[in-house]
Amino acid sequence: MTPHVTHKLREFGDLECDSEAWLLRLTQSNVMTVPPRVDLLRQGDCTGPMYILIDGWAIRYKILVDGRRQILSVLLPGDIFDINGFMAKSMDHSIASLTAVKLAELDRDTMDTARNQFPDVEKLLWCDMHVSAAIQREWSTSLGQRTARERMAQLLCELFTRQASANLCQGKTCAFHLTQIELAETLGMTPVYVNRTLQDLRREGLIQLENRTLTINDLPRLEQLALFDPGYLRICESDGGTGANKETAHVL
Amino acid sequence: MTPHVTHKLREFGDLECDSEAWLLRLTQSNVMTVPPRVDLLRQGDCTGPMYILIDGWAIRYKILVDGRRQILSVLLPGDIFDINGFMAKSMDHSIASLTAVKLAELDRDTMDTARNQFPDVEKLLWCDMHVSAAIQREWSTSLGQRTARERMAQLLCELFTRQASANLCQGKTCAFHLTQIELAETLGMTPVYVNRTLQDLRREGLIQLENRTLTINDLPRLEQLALFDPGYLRICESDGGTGANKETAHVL
DNA sequence: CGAAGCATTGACCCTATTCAATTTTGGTGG
DNA sequence: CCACCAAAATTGAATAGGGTCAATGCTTCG
Repeated sequence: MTPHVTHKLREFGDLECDSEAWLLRLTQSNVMTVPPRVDLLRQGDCTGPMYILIDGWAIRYKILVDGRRQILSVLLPGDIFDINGFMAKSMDHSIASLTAVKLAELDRDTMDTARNQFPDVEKLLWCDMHVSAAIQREWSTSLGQRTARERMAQLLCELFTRQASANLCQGKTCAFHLTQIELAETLGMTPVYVNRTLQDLRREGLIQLENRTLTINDLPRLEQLALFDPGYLRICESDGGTGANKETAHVL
Repeated sequence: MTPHVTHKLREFGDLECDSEAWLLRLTQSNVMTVPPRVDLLRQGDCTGPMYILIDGWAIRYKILVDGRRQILSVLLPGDIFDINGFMAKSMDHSIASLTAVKLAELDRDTMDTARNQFPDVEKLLWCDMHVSAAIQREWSTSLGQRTARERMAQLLCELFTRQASANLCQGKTCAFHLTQIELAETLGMTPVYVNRTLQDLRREGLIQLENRTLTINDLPRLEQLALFDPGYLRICESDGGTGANKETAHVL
């Protein structure tokens, strides 16, 4: 298990020795590699095992009957999917690799045993689920309320921050494996306008984005433009993130 | 506990006698009533107990620093919130009543005990969480991919269908407690355009909407317009919903 | 080295927004 | 029961943010 995955799994609090050891064993024994741009799970499939993404990028997406595609989330190393598998009967969305991807398969029986045996593991799953839900809510807020520029800035901030907290950044730079077309499907805009929006951000010196590499030159300014409040990424963290969110309540 | 709540809680499979009895007792003993348009939980609050909405409508919403508000979901009788409370440290969003609301409070200790004692209850919570997540994904898809008309139609279909499966409809009619302003905040559009969109749907004879009452005259046609596929509402159902989703996979 | 996919650019257009005014509704107190 | 007020719904006209279409240049990778 690469260091950032361990790091990520500890994000929600320290695991007890035996549960950590157990997880580590699992994620080393049952690893598989998948090429880029392949569906891992399909909308309508019956649900199966659970996975931990060890390395590479993947996406959740949903397709409408007429073919329009919405990318629902980006899965980064350390992310768990699809917890769904345990209770749900069928997938309402699909999951696909973007890059070559290394993932550990955790089959249902093994997990059931572990969840009963190690309360830590059950807690970890809940935390991951809560954080995913919070991210989904933030994306809905973006799609509903933010302008194209703000949405773009918000997404860049999120992907940078999530990678930073998994020790995957080098300074102001991180990997970035979405094409402009995929950005468009994520942000609910057209590829043409994605291109123009990116150029604006580049022209203003806020970011560089080339060769699957994102550099954020001025994070504070980008965050301000994005109305970015990282609280939603931290709602489950164990250590002292304030998480406090000072907006005034909505006037009812 | 009113009949529709029982019905809703059984949606994910039959509970064992003692866990159902236990739930029933709880939701009768600790009930409180809240007036319309009041915050029940606030963005930034530390998380507390869990609630079951017994009667009335409520919303989840999120506010950006500059005041823009996105409504993230509509809570109907039988819905559980905020499961979050058990693991998360703080709320990333708020919850407010729309109508007068009756809710049962389930405090943390009681719930912890129950979850250990009755595996059914833990399962029920996971199912509810999964369905909420699926709804949130569908809303993201709406906001990102559907036009204003389609978004409106989709929301009307969803709220009708959810009420129908809780036995809250009479024929083609159900309650509808969102103002046009709230619809706007839900659908990511302006109140003016919500008004115009609704008038279109009315003019075409698809719906009636007045006096907090929605009537869907032609559900099949509205569903078609909305690209509505109710599968996402059923991913956790125990009995024979097919859930199958026949769209062709995205070409990669 | 060729082809397919991705990024970029320009011109035009449309969906939805903005602003501003008016009507209707619903709730309250006299 | 009616008069009054605030909030919600409705309408019109002008506008802008972002979409569409189409062509060209640039990568990447077999």
